[in-house]
Amino acid sequence: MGRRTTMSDMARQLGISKAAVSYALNGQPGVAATTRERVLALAQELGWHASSSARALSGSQTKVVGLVLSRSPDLLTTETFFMRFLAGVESVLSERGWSLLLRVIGDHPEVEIETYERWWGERRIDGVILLDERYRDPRVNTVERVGLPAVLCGGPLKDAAIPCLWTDQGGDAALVVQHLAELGHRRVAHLAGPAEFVHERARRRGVRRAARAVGIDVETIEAPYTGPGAGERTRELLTRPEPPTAIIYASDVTALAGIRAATAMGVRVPDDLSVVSWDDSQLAGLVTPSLTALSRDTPAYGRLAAEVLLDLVAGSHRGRVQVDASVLKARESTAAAPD
Amino acid sequence: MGRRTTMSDMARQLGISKAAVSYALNGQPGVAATTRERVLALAQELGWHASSSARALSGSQTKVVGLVLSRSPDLLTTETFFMRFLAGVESVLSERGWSLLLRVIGDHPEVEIETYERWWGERRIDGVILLDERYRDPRVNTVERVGLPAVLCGGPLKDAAIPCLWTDQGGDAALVVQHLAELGHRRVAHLAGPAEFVHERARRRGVRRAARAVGIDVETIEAPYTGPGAGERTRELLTRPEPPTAIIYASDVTALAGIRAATAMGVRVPDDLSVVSWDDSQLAGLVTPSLTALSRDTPAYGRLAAEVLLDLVAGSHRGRVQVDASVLKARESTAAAPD
DNA sequence: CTGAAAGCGCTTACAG
DNA sequence: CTGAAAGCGCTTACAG
Repeated sequence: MGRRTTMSDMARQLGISKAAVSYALNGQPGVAATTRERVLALAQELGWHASSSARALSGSQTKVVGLVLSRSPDLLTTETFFMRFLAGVESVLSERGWSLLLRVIGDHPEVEIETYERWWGERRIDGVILLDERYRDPRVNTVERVGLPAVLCGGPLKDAAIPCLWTDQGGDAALVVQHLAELGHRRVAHLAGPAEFVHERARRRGVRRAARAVGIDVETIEAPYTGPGAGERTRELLTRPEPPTAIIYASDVTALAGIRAATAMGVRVPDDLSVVSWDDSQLAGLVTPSLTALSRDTPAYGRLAAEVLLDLVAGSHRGRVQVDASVLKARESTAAAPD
Repeated sequence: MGRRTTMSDMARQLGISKAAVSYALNGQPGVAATTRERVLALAQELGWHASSSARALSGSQTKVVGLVLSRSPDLLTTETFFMRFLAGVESVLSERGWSLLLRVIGDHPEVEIETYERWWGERRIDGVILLDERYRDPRVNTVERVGLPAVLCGGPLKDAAIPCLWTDQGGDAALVVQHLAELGHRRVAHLAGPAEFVHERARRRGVRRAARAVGIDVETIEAPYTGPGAGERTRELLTRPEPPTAIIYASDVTALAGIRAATAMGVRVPDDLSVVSWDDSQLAGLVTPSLTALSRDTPAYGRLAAEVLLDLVAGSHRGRVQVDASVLKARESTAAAPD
């Protein structure tokens, strides 16, 4: 393959200085229009690209955004949320010629922080997107301390240290609770995910408030995000003397596990038990019964995260940005409460 | 935040040369053990990391692997295959301190090639993993031409230009066909994915051969990978005068869509129709009826791809590597053929 | 509008 | 075992 073409090669070949080549390629003033064209044509012809290392080293950006997925592999591969979000992030990045540096780790928040410090220390990235806000999340302090531009998918943060994209979990909760109340359900269970996640806390509060508002009873029980865990909790709930007539699950996967557990006990969905998933996906419409679910535009959420981060890197802090509200898609898994 | 610490800063602070610092940090000979320790301790204390740009510019690797996902966003977000594969790739990379540069594009093979050329031209990556081999795949020529180390998930390539990870689709096909034949099925349909994918061609051939071997009839019909497409083809098949008693789907998502279409027509699964998915996932065990599926260790597949690529970058070409065979998980969606 | 030169932060022969 | 120096491929003031 030989040595790769450099800017100096092109300068020599065209009989001009390296600086002129640089100016021409970067659309800077300081070169005649005809010179610029000759440079661009040659670069095109040779398939030349500026070395990102050399460019980054001489002061400019890396044009790379970092993203760490720190959830158990099982969850990551079962929940399509992450890929949908990622696809959204990517669409903005690639439009603008940026790239995504990705790291998939298990459920190890410490490793996540190490990764940010290393990436930033090595000048590999210009910013990061923080997913899954946790209670007393140490990541916010870390990125502030080291000066790494970041946007948090969570909040709203009190002090708006870094821009955040917050979701009105209370409003979403009200949609679900009202739907069930309208169908006549009075005893509802909410199988919430781990309370270490801030969004799960907000959902609990939202559900409690909405239940009070419509005068029904909702009990929240914590369950892991896994299928087996959700099945287990469902069985427990359904063997009670007064079982709930509706259960709210954190995701479509847990909802499916719940339905399977219920069916195995002879409890029919939706005749005996209504089921709602807090996260819609294509899957929800493909299974039988199809799942009533809270639907949001997850790729748009990812796009927004990327935009807010790129704005921050460019110097504009957008503060607290509210994400679009969800919509309830009523499907076959919810029906009128049994008498 | 001030200026970031550099190697020179540390050298000055310790009263030694930059070279000594570099040798110490990189485990090279040429520094006294005590000096080395002092350097390492200081680097640790300051949270110093070598600038990846500077390092890459002075000749060493970038320690980054590129991966482009060029499938429709819908498919990417519905099929968990990609995330499972990715998680496997990542586990190897992060173990060895490498990173993954990811690009998610639509179904645009040309953009994929542009991306490789740009990444490689910009010296952003040391190698790429090529997913989803296509018929007359132009990517193999591209990476060879520009000298970009690459491993192909596909093949086996005749000339072993680049290492490839090939799957014995014929063996997998035999597992499925034999399972159905043993259950007494004689009229089987195979809803194959687009023939532009080499693995789909191999599956068709494998199914045909296996069917001949056990003396049953299998017809292959092409369908897109989407739920609606699979539902449509299923309806067509089931309205024939002599409908199949078993259908083989490309994935669990298409299988679910097929089951839904069949159920809507009053065809019961598995009583009237047996259903097999060519790709297992956690989902398959969560739905009712649970899906009989060909199961492979997809994260292991991703790990292998990463290992073969890193070996290539390190100078060792592993040629054609065979991926572990799949296993058939018989679940509730297949049963004895109706009389 | 153009060219010569310094500098980004490392690595690595090359002398001592 | 250690230090002074060149070089990787760009960008960007600074003179002309």
